[in-house]
Amino acid sequence: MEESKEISKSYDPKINDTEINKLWEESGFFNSDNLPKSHKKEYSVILPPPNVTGTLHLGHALMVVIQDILIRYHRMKGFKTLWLPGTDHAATATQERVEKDIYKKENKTRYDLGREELLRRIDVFTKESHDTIVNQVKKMGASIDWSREAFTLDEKRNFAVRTAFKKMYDAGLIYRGNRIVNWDPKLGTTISDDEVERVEEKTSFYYLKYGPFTIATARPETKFGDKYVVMHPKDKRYAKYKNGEKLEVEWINGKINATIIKDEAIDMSFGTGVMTITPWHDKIDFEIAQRHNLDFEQIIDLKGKLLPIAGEFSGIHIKKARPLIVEKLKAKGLVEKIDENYIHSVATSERGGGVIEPQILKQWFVDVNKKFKLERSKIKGIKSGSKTTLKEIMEKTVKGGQIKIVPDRFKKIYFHWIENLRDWCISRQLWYGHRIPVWYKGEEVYVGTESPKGDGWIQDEDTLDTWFSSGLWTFSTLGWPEKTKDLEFFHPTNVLETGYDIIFFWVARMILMSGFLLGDIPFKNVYLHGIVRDKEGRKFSKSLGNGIDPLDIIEKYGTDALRMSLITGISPGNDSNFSEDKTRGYRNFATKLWNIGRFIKMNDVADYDPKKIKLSASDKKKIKFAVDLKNKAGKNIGNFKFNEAAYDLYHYAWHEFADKIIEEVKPRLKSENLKDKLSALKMLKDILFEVLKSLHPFMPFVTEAVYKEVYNPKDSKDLLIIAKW
RNA sequence: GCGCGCAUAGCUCAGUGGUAGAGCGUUUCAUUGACAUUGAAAAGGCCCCAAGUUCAAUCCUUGGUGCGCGCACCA
Repeated sequence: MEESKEISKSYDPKINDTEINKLWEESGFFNSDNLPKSHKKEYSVILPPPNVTGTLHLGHALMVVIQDILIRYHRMKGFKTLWLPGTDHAATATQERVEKDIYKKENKTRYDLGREELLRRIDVFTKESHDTIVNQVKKMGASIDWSREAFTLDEKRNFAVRTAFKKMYDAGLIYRGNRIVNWDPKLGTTISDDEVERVEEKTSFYYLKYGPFTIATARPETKFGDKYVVMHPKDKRYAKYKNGEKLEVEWINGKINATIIKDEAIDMSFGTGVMTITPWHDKIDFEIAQRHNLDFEQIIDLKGKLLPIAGEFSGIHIKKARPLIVEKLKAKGLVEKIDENYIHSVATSERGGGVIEPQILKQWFVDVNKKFKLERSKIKGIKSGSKTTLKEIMEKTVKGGQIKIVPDRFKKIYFHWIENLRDWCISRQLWYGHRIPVWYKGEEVYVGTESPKGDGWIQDEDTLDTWFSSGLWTFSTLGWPEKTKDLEFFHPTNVLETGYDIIFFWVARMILMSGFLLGDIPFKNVYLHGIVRDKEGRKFSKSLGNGIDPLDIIEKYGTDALRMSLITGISPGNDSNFSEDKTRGYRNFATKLWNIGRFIKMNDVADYDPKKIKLSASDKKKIKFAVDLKNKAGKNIGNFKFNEAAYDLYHYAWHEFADKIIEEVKPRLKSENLKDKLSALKMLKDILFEVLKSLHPFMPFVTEAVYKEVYNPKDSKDLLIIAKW
């Protein structure tokens, strides 16, 4: 009883969490190389690298918790566990963020600063951001191997990117060409199809007279160069017009020589069934123009201003130009009617929020449909040396079940995306990121991992889409293209755990890259978690000001409580709402666990040999129940049913072990009969051990602390973190 | 247009082919003897609607309603 006075009545995470974290770090067990030799079989998870654009939010916290649960469980199960951390340079987001800051503070743009200076400023920013993130991840109790930390833009990863680019180029999968791309005038770069977000907008829809026809448009400002008028070949209304027929029409800036084009892309029932086309600024028009070998004329420049083709409107921004043009059309009597309530969706940039202007630009692309020979394949359904496509790799790996997706329904969404997939535009007109490893000298083009020898070579100005480097993440982090031991042992990784919102951006691209470069899958399982929202179910956002720093919650309730409140009551792929009430509830549970330990320690007896104590059948049965429950929880963790596992353990620990078993056994603990007392004690300690082990993946701090208090391990390496499950 | 998800206690959400669960909230009582960050109990649910399958449906099937989301199209 003397000792017990030293234990406080409640678990204090502020002191204990820090102390426990130190014990773990000193043990070295986060690094699989330091685990006991009995840990043989590999189990690997690579942390989805958070963007170095700021701090982590609760969504990141959930991600870290789930992965830590998997890692801690498998470590205790005797696996050689690797959890490899890193951060993502997130080119677009990061550059935008820093540019904004500079503009706010100094009223300067990136062009004022120059490439070198901007990159220097970004480096300063990302270092700071990186340190914040690492600190946050550590506070979450992540048992992560910091000795292997990577950055998507560090030297090793840059080499991997250059190598990947070169290999894909040599295989003919990367090409450069003039294609219609999504141009973001605000960010000053192209973006991929996946980064475009459609926003519905009410706008005016103009019916304009175009010679004998009426055409309809929502964007009169693009119509200057429209010299082709297109209709469906089977449209009886326009049967008298022949494909290729020419006619003169009065248009915005005077007479224009129009050509009739017949194409099946036209929807006869939409509008008047006739349209004029703007091949430079519209994907469909571009395709029609390609089919009929028509001229392409640029109308709008990269800043959104009209070009000389617009005559008197030249140099005016399209936003300002539209009403002026409509005025002129009205004056000329070319406006037939205006539908004021037309709803159409405007393409905007998911990142910058600006309106996307399609443009024809010379860019680099990854060809997803081109056949190539896959030399060495471990992909089921694609034989070594056979011809395949990137699309096929992405499809077969999942369809054949080699990669499992939890929850299952995301498979459909994934396949649907693949079906609609076009070539991936990978070049960006940003300065921050992996510079494209291509050099030019006159007409000569050199693609290589290093710059070419000789004078006069100029490297491509553009950088690569961030997801190009992220796509390599599962193996670039393990040393690829070098043949490292880590790569051989830990790849493919066991689980990719991430949010469902980046299944296309990232999950699909990793499968693509790994398939092409390694002929293998990047991971065996994909677990997708939902978005963590606020108490009211709103997304966390800066504009709403509802952001929550996980560190503030940890400060108030402790890490274990935060972890439990994030993981309970959720199901895979579904969004969840976060409330502090829940966290408070689990803080109470941490205290409960602490007090269970405290109670047992208070009743502990020194100098007795637990091996000599015989237990009654009913006591044994109680212990067995705890063991069985632990195994059930383990199975649930293995099947990604974290909530179920946590719920069972919570309920058992509190409402069975504490409320019933301990209450019932109290008289025996007070008994004069030493045998009675010791057998009760042994049973409690045996059950507690099971409870601590099974709850450790969820609540690592308090369980480790109680273990230390109650079982008095003599060896500093005797920690619950590697206790045998 | 194609596809997906959700609908369960006052609120936020888990879950299951057979008497329905958690957190918070509400009511009553008890205890300062591990824990008031406690214990015991209670109130509160046509588990969205309809039909079907089944001995049995909140769960499976079909249809409907409401909400949310993804993709495509939008001249």
